[in-house]
Amino acid sequence: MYQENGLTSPQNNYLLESLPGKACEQIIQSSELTELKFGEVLCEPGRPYKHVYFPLTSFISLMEIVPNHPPLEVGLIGNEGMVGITLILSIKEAPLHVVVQGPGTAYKMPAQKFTLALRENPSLLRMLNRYLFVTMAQLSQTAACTHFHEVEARLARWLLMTHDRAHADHFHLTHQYLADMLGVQRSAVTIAAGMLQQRNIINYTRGEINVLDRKSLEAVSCVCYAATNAAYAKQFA
Amino acid sequence: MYQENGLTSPQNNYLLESLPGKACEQIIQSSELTELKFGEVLCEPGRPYKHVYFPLTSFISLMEIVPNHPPLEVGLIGNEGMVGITLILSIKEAPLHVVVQGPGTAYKMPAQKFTLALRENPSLLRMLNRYLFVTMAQLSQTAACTHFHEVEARLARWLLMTHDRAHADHFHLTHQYLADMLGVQRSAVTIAAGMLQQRNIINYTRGEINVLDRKSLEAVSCVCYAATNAAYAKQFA
DNA sequence: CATGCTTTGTGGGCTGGCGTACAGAATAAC
DNA sequence: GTTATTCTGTACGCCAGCCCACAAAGCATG
Repeated sequence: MYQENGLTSPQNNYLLESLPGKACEQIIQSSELTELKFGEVLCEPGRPYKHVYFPLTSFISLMEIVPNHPPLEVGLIGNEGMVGITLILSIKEAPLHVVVQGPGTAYKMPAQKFTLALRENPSLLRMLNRYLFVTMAQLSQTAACTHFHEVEARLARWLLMTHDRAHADHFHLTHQYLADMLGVQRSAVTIAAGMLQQRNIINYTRGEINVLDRKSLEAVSCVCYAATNAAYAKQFA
Repeated sequence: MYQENGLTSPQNNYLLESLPGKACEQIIQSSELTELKFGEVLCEPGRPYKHVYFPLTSFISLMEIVPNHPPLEVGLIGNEGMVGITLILSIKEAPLHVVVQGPGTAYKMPAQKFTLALRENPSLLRMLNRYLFVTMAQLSQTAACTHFHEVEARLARWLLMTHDRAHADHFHLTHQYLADMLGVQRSAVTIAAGMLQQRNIINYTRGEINVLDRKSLEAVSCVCYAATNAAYAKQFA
């Protein structure tokens, strides 16, 4: 079950845990535990997946790129999910750029072994279908959120999602990086983040961000944060 | 195969046609041919699908709703696709609002029969997986498009998509309706549409829109139109 | 044909975010 | 310790689109 305020540094992946025992074991046995570095590119659109990843302490961004614009984040994956879910559709290519956002550990499994496991184990597919469904719901939610909601609310939402996945009150992200995620100017982030800092909701220096007051952050955030969590919870209750 | 400039009023659905012969027949036999009316609501988020639809001359919008904002269109389905694709994930509920956008004909099939057909016919699932993949790609594309591109370009893209699915140079849509689709003010649409009319790219009176110069419309449109078409073509080549 | 409704045109003030630029502050590199 | 680089604060003009409001024009209904 996905926990919102995850300050217990986990050595597990909720999605994996939700899988039927045999499938879970099989995946772990075919995986190696690796350390993902910040900025590492795991997939490119149109290129085949080499591996799938089940993050533990790391977290990972899905980025859509349209020409003549900076990339835009459309999804964030931590130990509640996996990278490579579209493989369950028997399509080998990744649809998006996938970049490591927060360094940390993850189970890394060769894509071929993953598809093999899928074939052998129909109950695995059944659970992962749900995760794909949630991912789709997130994509459309994000489309609307990005369009309608203001930078401050979106920033708050984004910090909350990161907070959940980093499993720590502290993480490293510069304003520039946040701006890229949200698809806005760096200076817009500086202003929005400044507001949050003034109100003692967060503080930061040179990319070191601390979440001080999570409750207030939730209040500032748009409803999309709660909505996507609810969608996840509904499938993995 | 999906045709971009579809002025031959079709009595077929490309997605259906791309299915293995037996599956295609089975679906048509379990379906009835119905007439969909403008504005008809086919699904609500969280409620189970009653039917799936394979549009012929009708076309249908997927709408995301976030509280305190007008709905936003995140997908458009015509005779290149189907309504209810997420059923292949064995999840009964629809993720989005689904509303008839252009009146016309469609094959209508009870959801249960559809899931049955899926179970009986693995090759059906294989093809539909591709369509789901394309749909996901469209969602993320739309997220970025909605955020970055200006109203005129998005309007042009939207008219092109509608043109393809209406299979006619003429269709009925008021500025207000277009504004709702694009998530912008009605007056913003009036201005953008006025520009297109001045340049003799389209003309319209009281909701009756004519596409006069498709090539120019493509030039005005953002790259997202071509991009989503390419994504579709890649899977259904 | 007169009344009422729907659709479109247009105007004006407002604002969030863009684009850009620069300067100070903290860190890293040498 | 000096220099280079990275990060943050801030400022200023600008504009797309918002919000609201109203008028005109086309249709429909009785």
